Amino acid sequence: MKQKSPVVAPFNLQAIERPLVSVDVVIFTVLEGALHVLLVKRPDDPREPCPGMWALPGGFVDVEKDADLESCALRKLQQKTGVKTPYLEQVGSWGGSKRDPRAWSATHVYFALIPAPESLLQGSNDATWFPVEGQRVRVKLAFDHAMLLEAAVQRLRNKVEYTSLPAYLLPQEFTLSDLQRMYEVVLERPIEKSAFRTRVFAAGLVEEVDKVRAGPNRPAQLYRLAHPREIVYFPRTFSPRKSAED
Amino acid sequence: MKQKSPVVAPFNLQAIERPLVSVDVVIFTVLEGALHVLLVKRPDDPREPCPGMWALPGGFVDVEKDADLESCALRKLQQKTGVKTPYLEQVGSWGGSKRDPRAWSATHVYFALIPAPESLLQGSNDATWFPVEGQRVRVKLAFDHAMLLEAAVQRLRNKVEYTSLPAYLLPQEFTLSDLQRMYEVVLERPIEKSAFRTRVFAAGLVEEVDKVRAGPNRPAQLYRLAHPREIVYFPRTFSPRKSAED
DNA sequence: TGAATAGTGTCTTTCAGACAGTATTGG
DNA sequence: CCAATACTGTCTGAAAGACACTATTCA
Repeated sequence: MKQKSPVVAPFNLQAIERPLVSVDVVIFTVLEGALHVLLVKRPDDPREPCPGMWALPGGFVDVEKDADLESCALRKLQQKTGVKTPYLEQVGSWGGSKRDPRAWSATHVYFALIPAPESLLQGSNDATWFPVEGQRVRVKLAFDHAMLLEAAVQRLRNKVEYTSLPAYLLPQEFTLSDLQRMYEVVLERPIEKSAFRTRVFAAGLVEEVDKVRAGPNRPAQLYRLAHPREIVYFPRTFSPRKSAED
Repeated sequence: MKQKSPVVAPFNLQAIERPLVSVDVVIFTVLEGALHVLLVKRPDDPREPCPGMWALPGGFVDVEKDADLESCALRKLQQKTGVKTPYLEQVGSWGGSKRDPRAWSATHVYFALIPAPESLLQGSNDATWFPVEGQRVRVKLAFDHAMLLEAAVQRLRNKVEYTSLPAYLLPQEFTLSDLQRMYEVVLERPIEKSAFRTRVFAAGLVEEVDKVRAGPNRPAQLYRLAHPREIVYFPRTFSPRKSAED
């Protein structure tokens, strides 16, 4: 962790200037057939940086409350949504002298997938769902959050190509058509039905629930994740035509 | 970045306790047909944590010197190897109250790939190459560095399955057999020759150099990376038999 | 019966795996 | 010639793409 010169008196930890440390969470869900992300409005106080702008939910690490970065992310998520997320993954960290006018700062970006919420459909005044258009949202974001969001969207899209992640955008029980729709929404392209079903079954991703969903058509078999805690990796991406991107 | 309660006076940034912020670099190379990682010995001073133990090269971010996390990583790398790395990627960050006895700390882990060095073959006293055995090294590492190393090895192995990363373990000019050997060393399994060559050519990974390498056998065509700056993604992993792992 | 969605079957294409075969050098 | 490594060709099999087909409900 530390080696300044061959032999030194112990580093005076009080003497060095410490950066600000924060966590930001990109919370995704699918509403009305489109990928959405939850944003919060920064306070209007002009003494704050980026007053009144939209931003990713997040904030500084609290060394008293937060045992580690991930629990800090879960705390932020709980604050904003009141929901326990079925999936949380670190995207990466961005740190530098320029990204926050107040000080050298490092932020740690996580993304979460949650099923379409009922209560938060029209979020509170300062927390609102925005559709993801391309890799962005229509509003201008505070700090470098547009870049952080872009990285999270890219990671999500990329990983959806070869994993079971979209299942976490659905409630525990879902039909195969539901699941396929989640893939199509995130990837923004249609997927061939029979190939999709073959893959899902071959991977042992789901298990049947002893129920069907009725409708004005043939009822659909309901499934749930066979192993909800572990994400499944498919051996290939969905469209081998164009290569993946990290 | 900040929302404690609906309406507050601006956050007093001096008042909150800031964590320690560091960067650690996992420097990989291939020596004698095996993957190696560079480790440094911590000072023997008993007032330091983990005195005398082996650790990943790294250290605290210097808010004066380091414009951002990546340049901090490059600085650490330069200090230890004197080499400009052809490849550097962030693995992730680990932060918590327990990982450093001195304070709540967050470290940012990068991995670098460099061609087998000539001068550093037997490193200096406090920087030595250790073979990677499985996901670990034989010595016990300081702090949580064993975990960080494990994460880096896993990321490397995983990504080698479907990218051109191993090319950065070679000098600029190499034969296809050289390249294949790098894949085999990192993945610890043989790869089928003709499939390998087909993939490499289909991806447009390399271009011919107007030279051959002679030997006690048929001379081999030399190649270089067609686009050294961008890594290439293959449409499938090398062995579809077992799925990938992140 | 028809609209709508669920689910299956079949043919093609793509590409890795296996493995045998040819090519070109030095000794 | 032989050993050694470079390189190519051919067959097979696994899984995706395309697309047509059947199944089951409600109105």
